[in-house]
Amino acid sequence: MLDIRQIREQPELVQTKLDLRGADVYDIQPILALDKQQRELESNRSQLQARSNEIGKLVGQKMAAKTAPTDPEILALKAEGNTVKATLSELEPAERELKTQILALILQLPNLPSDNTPVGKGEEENVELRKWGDEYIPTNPEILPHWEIGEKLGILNFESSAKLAQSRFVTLIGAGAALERALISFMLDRQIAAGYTEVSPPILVNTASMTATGQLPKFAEDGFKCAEDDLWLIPTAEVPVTNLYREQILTSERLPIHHCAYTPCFRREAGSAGRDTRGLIRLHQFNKIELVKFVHPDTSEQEHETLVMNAEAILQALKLPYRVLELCTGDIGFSAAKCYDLEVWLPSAGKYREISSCSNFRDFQARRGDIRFKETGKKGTQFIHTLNGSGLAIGRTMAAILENYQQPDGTIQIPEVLQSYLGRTVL
RNA sequence: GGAGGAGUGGCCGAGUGGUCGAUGGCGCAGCACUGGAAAUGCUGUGUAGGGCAACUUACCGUGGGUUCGAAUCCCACCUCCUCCGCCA
Repeated sequence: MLDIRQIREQPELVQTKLDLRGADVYDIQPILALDKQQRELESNRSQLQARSNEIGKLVGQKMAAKTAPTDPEILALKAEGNTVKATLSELEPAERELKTQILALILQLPNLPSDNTPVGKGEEENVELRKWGDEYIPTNPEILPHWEIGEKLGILNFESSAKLAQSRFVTLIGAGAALERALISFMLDRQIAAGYTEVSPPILVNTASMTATGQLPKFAEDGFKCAEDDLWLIPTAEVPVTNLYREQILTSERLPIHHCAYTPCFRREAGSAGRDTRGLIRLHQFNKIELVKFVHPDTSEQEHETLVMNAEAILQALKLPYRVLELCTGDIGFSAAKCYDLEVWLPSAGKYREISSCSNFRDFQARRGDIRFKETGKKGTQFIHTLNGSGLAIGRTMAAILENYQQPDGTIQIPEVLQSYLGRTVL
């Protein structure tokens, strides 16, 4: 969430940056108005409170001096105390209500884009930074889409999955299931080697956790909810892993913290009706390796670059052609200040498709989740910076392999680095 | 699910109605001692909001209540521990 003090002190700057995400979408004026009211109320209230505290102390002193409880002075003080309390009982709820309203409004505001995030209205204005692996783009024109070759090989089953659950689910069978397991192990091993500590978190989380990372309150319709229990199926491991440190004050020696996690992810894909209806690209349930970083604010930009490199390393090891996009202000996610997308080449589509999204949230999530650190020898606390990225989405990687590694005879060559994990060289 | 116990500042841990935001220790910072360090001694050190200086308010798991006054009493809830029950 944004800092109310920054909104108050630099309203034009904040509004200008919010407008970069979309003109006339966000308005900080109501917040400024409520904030002003709230501070006036607070000033009144705390003055009264001070008097109330004073009365309490005076009575205490008299009692300690063995003054009779029926002494007129004591009775007068008690009477005044009651009057003050009556007024406070009106001011307090009013102030609380204002604070609640302000918080609700601030939680609706997205992060401010970084100064070096390219300005643009939407995805067409994202900037392509680099491409890798052109030489691995298949030249064979006969490539079947991954869902066709997958069903042909008997390793993907969409029809039964729709029966079990709904559309947008898949069941992996035999070598398909094994390939997924191999990819999970391979990716985790690589990221652990790169210095990330593996965690296996809960995949159901409460509303507070979803709010800290920015999924709530604004995107409630995107999540699967277990209403009876105030629990949500996680849309990404980012949620539980980031919340591991919610409401904590870390010492600066512990930073940076790098975690990787394999989890299933669940998304309702509300608003995606009709898009990517076939195959592994857009499912309600998919698996993903997530990378999450907690870092000192001074290092977050550099940590962002290495995060992307760690994700790219997986694609390079698998020899899958991809490109790196720098998302523009109109396309970065709600909580992100800056974001790189990795897109893998998908022959059946004849284009690159997102396989990883690496974001720097700066202090946006830390503020929501109250994740702070204390620098040794310095006074006070600061919010840490959080970053995360996929490293990588498993289903989309499978899709990319089934297509890019498809042989003219309909078999699938297994990427070299996976062969030892899978125990075979071809599907 | 049942019974009992507990939740206090970065950490540990005292405090059961009255100048308690809270004794003490660890940690951290400064100073002294030292060739330097360790050890030791002295001093300082919670977080957050408002004025942004003096000052002031809130915070002792969370939310209510009693009282002039609550970390301390009452109610509800949450979490953790122990035992019992059930169970992958």
